[in-house]
Formats: sequence, C-alpha cells, structure tokens
Amino acid sequence: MANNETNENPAGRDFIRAIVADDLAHNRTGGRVATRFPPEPNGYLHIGHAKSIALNFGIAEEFGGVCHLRFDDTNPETEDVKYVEAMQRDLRWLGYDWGDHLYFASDYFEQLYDWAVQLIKDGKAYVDDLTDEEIRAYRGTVTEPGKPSPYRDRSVEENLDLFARMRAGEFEDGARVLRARIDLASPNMKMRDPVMYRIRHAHHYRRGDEWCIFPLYDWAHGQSDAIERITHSICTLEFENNRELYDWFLDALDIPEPRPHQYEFARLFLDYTVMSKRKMLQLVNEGHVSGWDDPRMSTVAGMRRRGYTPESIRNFANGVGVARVNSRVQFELLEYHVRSDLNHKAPRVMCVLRPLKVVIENYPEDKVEWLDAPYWPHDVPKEGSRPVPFTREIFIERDDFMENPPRKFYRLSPGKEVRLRHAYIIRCDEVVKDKQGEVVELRCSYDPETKSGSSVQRRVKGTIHWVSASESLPAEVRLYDRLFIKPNPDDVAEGATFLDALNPNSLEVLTGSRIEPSVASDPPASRYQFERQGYFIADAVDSRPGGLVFNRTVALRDTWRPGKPEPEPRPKMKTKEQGASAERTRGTASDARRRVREANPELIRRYERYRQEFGLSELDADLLTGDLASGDFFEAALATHPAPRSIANFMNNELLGRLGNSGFPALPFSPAEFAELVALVDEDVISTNIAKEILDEMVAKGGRPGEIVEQRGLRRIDDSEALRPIIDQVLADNPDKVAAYRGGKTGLLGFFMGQVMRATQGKANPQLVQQLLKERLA
RNA sequence: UGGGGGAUCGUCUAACGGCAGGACUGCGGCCUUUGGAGCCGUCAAUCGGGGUUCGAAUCCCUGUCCCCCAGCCA
Repeated sequence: MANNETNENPAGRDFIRAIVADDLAHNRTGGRVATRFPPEPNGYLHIGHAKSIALNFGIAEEFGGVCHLRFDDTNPETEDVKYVEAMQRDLRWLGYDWGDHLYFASDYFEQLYDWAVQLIKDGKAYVDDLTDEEIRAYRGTVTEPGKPSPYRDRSVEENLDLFARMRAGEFEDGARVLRARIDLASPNMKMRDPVMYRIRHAHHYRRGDEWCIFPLYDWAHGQSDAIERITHSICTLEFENNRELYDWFLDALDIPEPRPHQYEFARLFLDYTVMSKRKMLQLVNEGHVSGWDDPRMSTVAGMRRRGYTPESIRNFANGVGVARVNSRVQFELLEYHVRSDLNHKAPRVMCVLRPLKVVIENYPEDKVEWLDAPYWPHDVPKEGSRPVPFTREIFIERDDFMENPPRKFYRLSPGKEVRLRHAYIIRCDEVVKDKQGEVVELRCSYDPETKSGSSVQRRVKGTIHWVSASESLPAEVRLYDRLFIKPNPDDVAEGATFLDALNPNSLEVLTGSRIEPSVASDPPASRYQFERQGYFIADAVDSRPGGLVFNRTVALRDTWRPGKPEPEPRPKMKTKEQGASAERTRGTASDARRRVREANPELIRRYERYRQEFGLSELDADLLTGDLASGDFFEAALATHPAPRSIANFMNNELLGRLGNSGFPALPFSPAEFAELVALVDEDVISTNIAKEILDEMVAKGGRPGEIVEQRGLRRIDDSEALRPIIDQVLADNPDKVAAYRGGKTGLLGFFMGQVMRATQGKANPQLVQQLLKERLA
C-alpha cells in the first residue's frame, strides 16, 4: 500500500490530500486544483526535492489538476541557467510533465513592482534608509519587540519617488530597501516590517541588467502563486511562520477567494546524506566528490549515474509518507525500492570482482564450451539468454574460496565441491600458494555429468559465479558506499562540520575485475545484476567498449554472516526518564491563571467558594477562576441547573476544547442552554456521547438542547428488550470475533460496544449495553 | 525567556472516542542451480503524570523533550 502509485483513495493518503479533497467537496477552489513545484535554480535537484515533486505532481494528477514548474529566480547572485536546464532534465527523467506550465518568478517582476507601488499608495509599504545592521537591531529579538525605523512614516509621495529611483538605479547596493508596514512588535518575527525589495546591481541570468531591485521570497512567492492561480501552495515546515505574511500580502492586495493557501509538511531527511544545496555545493566545489552527478551524491543526477531508476525514486518518494513531524528516513528503505524495481528490470550476468584463478585439470586444454545461460531467474517472467564460454581456466571470486572455512560456508574449500553457476560441479583438489603463502591458484576437477540443465540430480549446497579466464573481458568496477559515516552528518562535535563525517571509504575502485563477454556491445548505461553481487550500471561517462566501467548501484541483500551469531542490540535511546528537575518558573497557562486570580480578590473568593461550598476539585476550581468570564458562565449555568460538579465537569472537559479564541462571550448559546444540556445528561434523558454531539451542534449554530433531542429523537435507549435483538444481530454478524472473544481476546468487547453503539446512533445506554453484551458472551 | 509547530514499534506511517494496523529493518522457517527473489511466521510502539468517559493514541489539565523564527537567502 505504501509504495503504490496507483492509489485507491487519494484523500486517505495524507493530511494534505485530505485538505484538497475537502476543498473540492466544498467547492472552495472553484473546482480547480493547481499546485506548483517552485525550485530556486541555484543547485541540483536531490532526493529531498523528489518528495516535494511527487507530492505536488501527484496531487495534481490524482485530483485532475495541474502542477506548474516555476523557477523561483529572485536572487541574481546565486542563480544560473545551467541549473534551470539541469532541473528540467532531472524532472523529465523522473517522469514528470508540466505541459505548458513552465514559469519564472522573474517574469513577474513588472506585476510585482506595480503591486508594490499599490501598497505604497495604500500606506502599507515604505522605503527604509537604514543599513542592514540597523534594520537587524531595530527588529528586536524573539523576546523583545522591535522599534520603528525613523523612515517608517515618510509620505506616500516621498516613498513613491524613492522607490522609483531605487528601480532607476540611483542608489548603491544596500542603500535602501522597500519594507511592508506591518507591526514591529509582532510576536511573529516575520511580521516585523519584512523587507520586500533589495537593491542589487547584479546581472540576472534571464532579465539581464534590466532590474537592479529584486523582490524577496515572501513578497515574490505568494504573489506568483496568485498570478498563476495556484490553489494549494505546499511548502516545508520551516515556512510555517511565513504563512501569516503570505496571507497578509494577499489581503493587502485585495486578492479575493478563491485564492492560494499555504500548507506545510515535513521535508525529507535521509540517513547518511546531506540535504542542503549549500552543503552539496561545498562537496562539489571542494572536490570531496567528482561533481553534482557523483554517484555518491543524493542528487537526482547522482542517483541516475549510480543506476537508480526513476520508478524506484518515485516509489520511495511516494512511500515515505507526508506528515508534520520532522523525521529522518533510513537508507534501507530507499535501497529496498531500488532493489525491488531492479529485480525485474536488470538481466543477470556474471562478473568476478576480485578474481582467483582456477584450473580445471580434467578439462581439455583448448576447448571452449558455450553454455546457454538465461538472463532471468525462474521467478522473473522474462525470456532470453546469452552464451557463456566455459574453459579449462576460469576465475572465481576470491571471497568464494576459504582454506579453513567456518561452518555453513557453502562455497569452495579444499576437497569440497561447489556448483559453477550455469555450468558444472567442481571439486577443489589442490591449493597453490606463492612465497608469501598467499593463495594464487586452485587446481580443481569437474564432473562432466553435472552440466547445468542436465538430468543428473546431484546436488551441492553452494553455487558460485565465475568467468572464463581467456574469454572474459577486463573491467573497472566502482563500489560505492555511503558518503558519510554518521546517519546525521550534521550531528558532529563542537567545532566540527559535516565534512568531518565524510566516509573515507565511500568509493572503492576495482581495476582487475573480469566480466563475461556477452556485455561487450550493450548500449551505454545498461543495467545488470552481477549475480550474487548486486546491481550495476555501465557508467554513462567513463565506460566504453574496450574500457568497461561499472558502478555498483546497490549490493544484493546478504543474510550470510560468518562468525557473527549475535545481531547487534538495538539502540534503546528514548528519553523515557525525564528529570522532574528544576522548578523553573515559566509562563505556563496554569501560572497565568494563578497570577490573574491572585490579582483579583473576586476570583480568589470564587475559588474558595467553588472548593468549599461546591466541593469542586482543585483542577476544576482553578480552571473556572482564571478569568471572570469562566466563572460568570459557570454561575449563570448554575442558576438553571444547580449541579456544580456536573456543570464544572462538562465545562472543563468538553466545552473548553470547543471554545474559539474569543471565549465564552462569543458562544452562540447561553449558559442556561448549556445547563439544560448538562441536566439532560444528569436526568438520564440522553447519554454523554449524545450530549457531546449536541454540544458540537450548539457550538456551530446555537440551538436549544431539549428541542434538538426531541427533533432528532436522541433520547437514551434504556430498554433491554429493545437492545437485545440489536446485540444479537451484531454477534451473529461477527461469529469469528465472538469465538476470539470467548477464546480470551477480551479487548474485542470494545469492538462489540462500538458496533452496537453505531447501530443505535449512539443512543443506547452504554452501561446497559455492556452488561447485556457480557451476559450474551459469557 | 516571546511566538509558531511537533511527540505512536529501531525507522517511516495509519487508526468517526470502540480489535493499536501497515511498510522498511531485525529474527526464525520454507523454497531455491544467485546465501538474490518469493512465501510463511515472529520480535517490536501510543513521551511522563492526573482527569473526563462504559471505553482514551484520540477529549481536558499538567509536566518533559524536539523543531522553526531575530538574512537585504529561499
């Protein structure tokens, strides 16, 4: 289900799709869905982008909408057309199509400028002469409000004049900026008069020298969305604070609904990789990797060169899940998707990475036997085979021979037999060593009766791959491992950087490998499985006929672990035990209530009275006396239904959570009506669950509980005779569950309860139902 | 310390207030001319403490921890 591009119900996949489906159902977007993928062309696309791409393009496709590709190119100093081209190439390779919807924020500069002028005229933007340091200082800190710039109250005329001259190029870089006039004291730093335009006398890769003022992200992005009539502007969590500003600009420009709305999700982090373009650029520039397309890079270009397929990346991106929790995905999940896609795409061939010579002494000297070897294993439903030459001298993998093998070593060792894949069973008769005592050659004999596919049923436990010594081709093989040694490369000691976490062994180059000759004339970038080794791809840049070079895409899963019986204990690193340590005084809600109460004798009086006279718990009394409004509502309700503990209970546990920002006074019903609802529960007229349902309705549109009960027939069902047939029906419908319950799975009682309650629309007396259920199930 | 978010198996992610499920990983078995694949099985979680409710991962209170915001980057 997770890795499934052909979804069943998109709305159920994640919270963003649920929002889109809901917006469509309520016609909030005029029936349209338009998303966008908005990269800044200052680097290469990476696996993190892939998640966003899959989300935005996926939503568009699933809901019959469109997804725009928009280059967010508002910063001339870092952007380049080469990145624009690379990004489009990578996007297409991944299999995404934006049709005609290719856009550039830099195409909107005129409109953005006109809108800025409009804001100035409305008194909502001004030119500021402060330096960047001064602006920073004036902005305040997260705990202290900022203060207005001395230029904040310039006249509209002066602002207009200055802004026009900014555009005309009269001022130096950084001399002036245009800022939105919002609120220097806002608790949201993003709202403290954000900068909209800066002066940069820089060459823009698309607009040339036409502009010397450039809009900043917050000013450009939402407005670009509005211009393109984007319905759902999906970005990552770190832009949460920007949403208020996003909406402020749209409001200030009077852009009516349906208009774009921003939603945030958690960006992807992958173990053993870095995900920032800045850090990737550093890896490239400082030569830690060979380029943006180094197969160790988690760029799309790197993964392509590594041999990953577009499908595997898409499946992974769709499989990681979209939520609002910061998370870090394990590398194994990516590798799983790569292997599972390649399994049925990569033909099997044999390549010996680290050769060891084997002479088959009872095989004729000059004979070359061409064996027919299927490209696909029995469980991949594909046809095709190639001829593989068998000769007296062959190479096998050094790892496949051990002079003193441990138990369960199903390969070759002195006196032991092994099957050569697609060929014969051989026995190791003699081990030849050099002066240093290193094994340099094996003398073996083969059993001519055991040719692969023949009817002879002699079986040996192990099968190894091999190539002919004389007929095989030399090859260079590059083995890649993770680029970093730490799951989170940024998690390094004080003073260290992610570069200190670089894996010195992330690349191993094997120059003496030998591969079977069938691959000689395959097209560039062909993928294979080298049997028993892994998936490989002919390197698109360096491999050529006569000079074959292969990159290891991913190794095969290997469950054989010699001499390692104990799996590593799993790290248990939850901070279960949180010290009940320091009693810091923080601005918590309970403190706030206490402070308010202590400053108001009336509230103290109430608190005491609620405790003494009404017998309320400390908690209930506290909650009702943190302000005047709560107690007022409480006491007014008491006048109708003098049951303080019930009222307090329902107020604190049910009403509180349903209260909007404006509190009790804004409720569309009176304390008396609320009291009436509580009384209905106390008098056993309705069940508590029904009361909550009614409360939902009252909060939404007011109404008298008594009338709602009668109109909708919500009285509690206390009649056993009425309940019994319903219970019996539920039990009859679920014989397996009944058996399981009787077998000891008593947790199922909740299931039966739920079924019965649903069948009665929540009206049944739950205690009664439970009692009857237990009787029936006994 | 202000504001905005968040916390479910080792990891990622589900669950109208009603059986805590799935995937990856691990472990075990079956199968196998790849120690691959496949199949079967299995270990494994609701951050802590109170409360409401017949019933709480979910609602209320409270504590703890984590992330984001003080670029003229995006």
